[in-house]
Amino acid sequence: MGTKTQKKKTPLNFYRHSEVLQIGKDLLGQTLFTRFDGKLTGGMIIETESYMGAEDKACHAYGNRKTQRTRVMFENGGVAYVYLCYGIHHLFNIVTHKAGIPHAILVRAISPTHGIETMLKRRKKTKLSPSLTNGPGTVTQALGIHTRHSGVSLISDQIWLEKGLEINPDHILCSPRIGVAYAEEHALLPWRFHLADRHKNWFENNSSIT
DNA sequence: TTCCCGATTTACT
DNA sequence: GTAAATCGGGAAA
Repeated sequence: MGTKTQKKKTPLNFYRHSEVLQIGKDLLGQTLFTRFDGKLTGGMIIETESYMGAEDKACHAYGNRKTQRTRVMFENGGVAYVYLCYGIHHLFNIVTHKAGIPHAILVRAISPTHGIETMLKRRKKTKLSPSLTNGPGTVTQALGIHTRHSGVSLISDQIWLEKGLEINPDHILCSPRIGVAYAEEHALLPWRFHLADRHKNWFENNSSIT
């Protein structure tokens, strides 16, 4: 199964041969897919945050802190890192760089494109609105991603990416990351990336974003 | 083993 | 706008 999407999957070298800030931007416009229980869901990535491993105080792997939870960040790029936040929310990250370098990128928002009925059901909603997938916790709930998926390969048939829109760099906004005030001098680094005029295009024809 | 607290969301007022 | 909900990770003991 999946022969049609198979060849379109974003390849592992995409995650391993660029720098985490660049990949954070390059993820914008790509489509993130999941297929659980035969249900395909997906959406275009419109907001990310990069976490630069050992040197980044906001990163779980700061100082090469290696625990059962962060272990997956040290794997070769192209796997999922999913952890629980505030005891409630499962947050999905993409591990990048080579094995031993714990870089990762948090996916903060997507614009729903595939399996919207399924996502509405998972979110216990009846109507399409921005809140379906406009935050890191809502994205994972809509896509069915759980901490049990931490470590899953991004060329698997469960979670993967596909190339989407080419984004004009002028349309990428950079700002400080959310909720990392504790990271001291690293708290204000502009490592959050999102598409300009995203609200205008949220559920509309995405081709107008380029 | 205990304790503190957070890459947040939602439901209120 | 403000606050409650909720629980696993990590550090200390």
